[in-house]
Amino acid sequence: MTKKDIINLLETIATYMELSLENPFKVSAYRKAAGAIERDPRSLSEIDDFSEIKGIGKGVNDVISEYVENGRSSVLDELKESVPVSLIQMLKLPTLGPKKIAKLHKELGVVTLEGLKAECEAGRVSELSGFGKKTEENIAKAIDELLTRPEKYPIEKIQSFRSIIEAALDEIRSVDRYNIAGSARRYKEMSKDLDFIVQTDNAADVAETFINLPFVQDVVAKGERKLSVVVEHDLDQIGVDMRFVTPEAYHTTLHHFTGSKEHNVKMRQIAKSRGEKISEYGVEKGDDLLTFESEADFFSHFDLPYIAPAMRETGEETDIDVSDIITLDDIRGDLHMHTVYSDGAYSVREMIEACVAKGYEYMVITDHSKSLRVANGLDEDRLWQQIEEIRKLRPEYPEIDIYSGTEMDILKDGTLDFSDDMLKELDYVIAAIHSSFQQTEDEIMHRLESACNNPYVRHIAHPTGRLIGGRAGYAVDFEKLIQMAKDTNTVMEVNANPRRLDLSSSVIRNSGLMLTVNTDAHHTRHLEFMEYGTATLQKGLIEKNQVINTFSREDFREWVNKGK
DNA sequence: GCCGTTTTCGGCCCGACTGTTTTCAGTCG
Repeated sequence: MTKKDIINLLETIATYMELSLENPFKVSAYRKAAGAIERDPRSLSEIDDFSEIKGIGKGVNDVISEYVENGRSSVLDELKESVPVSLIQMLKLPTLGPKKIAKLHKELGVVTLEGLKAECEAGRVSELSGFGKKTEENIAKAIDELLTRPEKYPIEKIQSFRSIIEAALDEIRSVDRYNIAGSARRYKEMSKDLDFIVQTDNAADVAETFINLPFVQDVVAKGERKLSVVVEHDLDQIGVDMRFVTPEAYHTTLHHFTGSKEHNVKMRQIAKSRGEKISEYGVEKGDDLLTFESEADFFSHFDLPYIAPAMRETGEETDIDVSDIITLDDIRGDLHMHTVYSDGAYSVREMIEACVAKGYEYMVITDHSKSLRVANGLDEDRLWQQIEEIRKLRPEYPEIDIYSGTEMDILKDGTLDFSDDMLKELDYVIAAIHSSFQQTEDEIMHRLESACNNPYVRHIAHPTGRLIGGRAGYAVDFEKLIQMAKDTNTVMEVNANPRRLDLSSSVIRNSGLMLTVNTDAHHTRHLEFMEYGTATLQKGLIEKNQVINTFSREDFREWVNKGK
């Protein structure tokens, strides 16, 4: 049993209670308890008394104790007696919440999505009080959508939706300014919709123009302050919400709709304790409504430093000192990128110029090694050729330190693709797994251990090999990996490519690891991925001194030369 | 169900939109 099992139990109980029309505050107490356990940095075995955690009292503690002792929960068992499992998936249908679902179940005996759809088609739903013809149609439509449209999209897909919508907003004259909000602004790995804050003095015109754009498939809701539509792009559909605001309310509305919900609840509690009230329109203080010139001013009003959107998740970000958490501005170099020597699209010189243009103080060229044939990996001869080329180019670019490196394969049996004699000629060595992802955890850990133990390997790239919304990654024992990294002075990478974000924020949080964040650029444009990487670090509440590519040019050079 | 230096009872974030309930409940974010 792990903490995750207990969190799942409490959340399941909450959902069943919701459908049993239990007191909403009791439901929320179970959800809060689950959240409190998730945020606690200790593992299950390190927690002796759950009731000491804030948000867990006698009731929830009894439920947990029973579950930990004999692996079951009588509270949940009783709830399951009274509520059919299949009703839970109905909560995902828009316009249906616990009360309406309970009514459908009680009055019509509905237990499955298919059954509910049949009742809609037979016209029996609209005969119930509280339900009309329109509701009946909407439910039937939503069931079809639920069965076809994916529930959430990975961040890379979300960002491509974002850019087509922003391009459209740029062209609408009555839009004065706009900003992405919601989970996309917080750089969540997966999001189900997109939110935008739009400043305009003619909301009706913006809404009308927008809903007539060719990619808008459906209008879900349209009011004076809000527009909700479905947008189609590359055969995928996604919900897009837009809030129309005045200049005065811009930043408080942006803050409100950036969320997360937990962050907002926390901010409102803080306001309340000072006799103030936060809404999307501003901060009510007595009879005054205070508005702000920026989000930073808003936070400052509550004596808080600016909290970057990526950090606004649990609410605890308001309790800790975030002043040393890394920001994009702290990044002084990129240590992982490819050129035409292997599978990159640009030459060494072009990558150098792109890094100079970004204002970097140092960079490492790290093409693939010989075993990675699909990527045209370099053998010793071609690697020497590249080392020579870099040596020749250095004097032309005094503004940046250019290191020669490699992203070397860790082979199937744990041996490394280059000998130590070759590695010692390089300034910087990255090791990574690119093959045999299906191996057992022991085999994978043996490979990672072998790389960490090599005196020349400075960092492990994309340590789990996962792709967000794609493959899960190979079998890594994180506890062991973290210990190995510390014991051998090996740095772990947060790969900034939005398909990877590997290691993830949940792994690095509270890990105490030394980290590096790199774009793994295969194109000059990919150097811009750094924002996703730093957002991932922010989510993990990582301070800048834990990240080697925030070091000054001199400190980084010294760190490279000193060795492990 | 949880919490508390104004509280051991009475709160628990706040507002927009929809549909149908002719004055508001339910849902959503």
